[in-house]
Amino acid sequence: MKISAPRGTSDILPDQIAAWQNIEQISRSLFKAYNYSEIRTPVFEETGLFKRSLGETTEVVNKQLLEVKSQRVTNAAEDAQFALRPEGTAPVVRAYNQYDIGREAFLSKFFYIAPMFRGERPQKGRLRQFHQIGAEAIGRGANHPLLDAEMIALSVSLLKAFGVSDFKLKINSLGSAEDKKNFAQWLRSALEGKIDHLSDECKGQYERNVFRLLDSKDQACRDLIQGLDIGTRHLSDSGRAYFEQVKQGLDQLGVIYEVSPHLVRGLDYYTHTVFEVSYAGLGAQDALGAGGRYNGLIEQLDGGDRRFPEPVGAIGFALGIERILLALEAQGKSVAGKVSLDAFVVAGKPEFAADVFGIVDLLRRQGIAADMDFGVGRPVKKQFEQANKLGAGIVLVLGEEEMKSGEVSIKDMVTGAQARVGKDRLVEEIKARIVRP
RNA sequence: GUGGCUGUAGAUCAGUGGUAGAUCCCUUGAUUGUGGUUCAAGUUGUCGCGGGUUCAAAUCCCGUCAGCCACCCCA
Repeated sequence: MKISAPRGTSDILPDQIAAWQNIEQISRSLFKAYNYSEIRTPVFEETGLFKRSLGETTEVVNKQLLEVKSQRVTNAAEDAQFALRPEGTAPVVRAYNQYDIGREAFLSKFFYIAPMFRGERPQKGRLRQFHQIGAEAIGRGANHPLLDAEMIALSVSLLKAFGVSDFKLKINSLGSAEDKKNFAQWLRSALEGKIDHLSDECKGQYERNVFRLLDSKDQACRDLIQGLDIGTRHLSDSGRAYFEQVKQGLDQLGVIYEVSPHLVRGLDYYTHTVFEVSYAGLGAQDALGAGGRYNGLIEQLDGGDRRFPEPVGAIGFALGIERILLALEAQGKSVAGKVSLDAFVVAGKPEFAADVFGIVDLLRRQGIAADMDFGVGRPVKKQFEQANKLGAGIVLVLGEEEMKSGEVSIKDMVTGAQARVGKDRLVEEIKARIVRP
């Protein structure tokens, strides 16, 4: 029985890797420009971390955590429950607290490019193992509304740098934790008595997380919410002023956005600014990325810090790499490309294999991407076919005549031109002919 | 977790009860030191898996797994 990759996972094969490396490379250089440093956290964490941060009632924690079962529980300490991380923020905050990074650093800016795991039913743009590019800014120095603007601008800049166009940025403010609580209360009472004729799903949302009703796709539910005319009524004066400054920051940077009072997030920890970037051509899973502020999370995860006058603030976002690639594909901008080889060395006779091996090694030491045919005693023709398949720009031939004269034949595979060169001048002759894109 | 559609060669797909096919890829040859084009020949396979109906199943039925799409949720 053939074993295939687990449900909802996919292999990234060598012919697809160029697009991924391109995305990663662009990300790293842009993060550097914005002064974000890479952080790598474990692929699994104690389940409690996600329950406490994302919220016990959220879908992600309730139904989508992939738990890790240890076969060897040797003591009580190892009896903890583990889960593959469903998102990147909670682990980063955990590390931030664990090493008391905030003691030294006024503001810490992290980024990660890493796989995430959720036990969902796969569909377009939704996998069980998927990859996120994320950024988090945490610290006493993370309370300025201009940082919100920077975060949003950074996520937009990344997408543009990847070549994605026609995406839509929506922003909203949920207000402070207190604003959120008040708003939830207000929403509940405003909807009380009116939810009886709604669908079971809407009722469920009303119970679990009223905010979800705001971006419901259910028409009856939409109508009901529309009728409430929410606007910014849920925000306190200070919350509203903060949001205004975020918008001004975005205006200053020329970032185009749409304020959407109905934009909410599925994770409990968000406060104040939330945003989402979507691309309509992706189908049902149209979010390329999303993020927001999560000021209370550090303390909530026991990072309670009374040593400094300023509270610890935090904001972050994550982009889905697979979805970015889908968007690029939809726009006809996917990066193809294969690993190209500079030179392939052919043995005219099987007994020259060792000499060929030596030439290949010599070239590699000079930084020339070189290879040879490792088939046993294959005819020259087959070796050339191999060279062609590998996309070698140059083929070197070491045959009987070359062996006698101490030369090597060098053939340009594009023009077909061939010449003999002394071994001492081989490297410079090759370097002169290498054409790299 | 719910629903719809699909599963046949490495890939894309045809085949609706009677001995498994096409194209591309791949292999070999035309070319006894030279690829990419062309021409000729050849191999593709538990018909996703398990069970049932039938003289006979890729085809019909049931189950299961996987993929796709949507709901839900989200990146």
